[in-house]
Amino acid sequence: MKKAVQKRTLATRAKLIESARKIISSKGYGALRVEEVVQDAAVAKGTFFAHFPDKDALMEIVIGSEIDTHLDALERQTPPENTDDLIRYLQPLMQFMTSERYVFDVILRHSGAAAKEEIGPIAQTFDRQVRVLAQWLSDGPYRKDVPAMILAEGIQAFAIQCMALHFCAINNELPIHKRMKLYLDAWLCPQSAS
Amino acid sequence: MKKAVQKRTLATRAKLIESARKIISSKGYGALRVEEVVQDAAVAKGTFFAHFPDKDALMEIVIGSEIDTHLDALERQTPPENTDDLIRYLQPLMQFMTSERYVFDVILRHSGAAAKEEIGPIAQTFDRQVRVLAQWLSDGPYRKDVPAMILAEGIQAFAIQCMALHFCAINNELPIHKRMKLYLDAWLCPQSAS
DNA sequence: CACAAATATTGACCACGGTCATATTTATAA
DNA sequence: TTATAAATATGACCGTGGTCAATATTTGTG
Repeated sequence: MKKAVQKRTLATRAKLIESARKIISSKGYGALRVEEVVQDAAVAKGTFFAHFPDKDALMEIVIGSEIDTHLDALERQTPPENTDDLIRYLQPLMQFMTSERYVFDVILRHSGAAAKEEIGPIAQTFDRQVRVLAQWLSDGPYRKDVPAMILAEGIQAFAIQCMALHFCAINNELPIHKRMKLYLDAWLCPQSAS
Repeated sequence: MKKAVQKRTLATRAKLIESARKIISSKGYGALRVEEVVQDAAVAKGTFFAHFPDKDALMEIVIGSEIDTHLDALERQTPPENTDDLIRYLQPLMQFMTSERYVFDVILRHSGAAAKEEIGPIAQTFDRQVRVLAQWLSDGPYRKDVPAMILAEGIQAFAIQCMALHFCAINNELPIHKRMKLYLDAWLCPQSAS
């Protein structure tokens, strides 16, 4: 019946995220331990789980905000004039996503909103990326027989495919951007009808 | 210095896999506990990890063999004459892959050979699926401006995209096969050049 | 200001995957 | 058969994510 969120709550939460960022920047995402986060933030372990349903939820926030930073930069770009530009634009984001196996796993697990009601931070970035891409595609020199949204979703699918294969023993001799070029030329600029 | 594998080894391993299958069939993949497997197989916990590097390795075997069974069936089919047929053919496999969130996660994690040297059972099925699809595509009424292998890899990418979105809160109003139809028509049968 | 309800924090505890030094079994050679 | 070395199996133990009843703090209200 009273007002809800105390400022103590926000402070604790911010402290936890800050500690997490600190640890990640020195040891990497995969090495983060909840125990270490709460120790650095000087709170009890239970407090962590009062603020985040699980460790992944914290990861979603940190990784999601990193992806958002990349999307901010992408939105400031002029639309790519061809697939080479497009791939070059996307490269920093894809590089981050594949910077650690653990990061890619977290992203994959949550790209589909994690089967939960509420859409999570990473799923939101996927949504946003599709919109950015669709915007670009709608007036570039690309096929027009398919809605831009579908094309954008396809780019995302191919990007994930390329990144997954990058982690694959048999397939990683072909660098991500080369494979991406193959797919996107075929997807965005088909040369002939069936 | 002597001969290597004892038959006891094979027996124990088979017992473990059998117990796992039994538990999975009654409780599902996600509910499987290593503890319960070793209990059912009447061996110590350490024995489990002497036979499999981790729990995922066992899951790869069980899930991989299930996928292989589906691929066996697919190989016996006549090549699909259009995308509708293709989607219908793939449906049972995709249904299995999305039968449990946990199953899909395991498959995703290992579709790219898990960054290890040796290629795992699930990554093998992905490889095999691409070959089956490429075979079909090479003489069907589909675009010829792109190698069949690339087309096949694309189908796989779209299938994963569809399955991931199926688990997504905002996107699961569109059933998998409808979304798949959108993608595959655009991918396999482009209607006009750029 | 006092007090009660809502909210936040605590830390002992649990679940479960995974490890490893030790014990047991198996296969070969003498 | 027995000695012995390699291969297997054992289970106490650990790391780490996650739970929850008890406690402490904040906030609105009389």
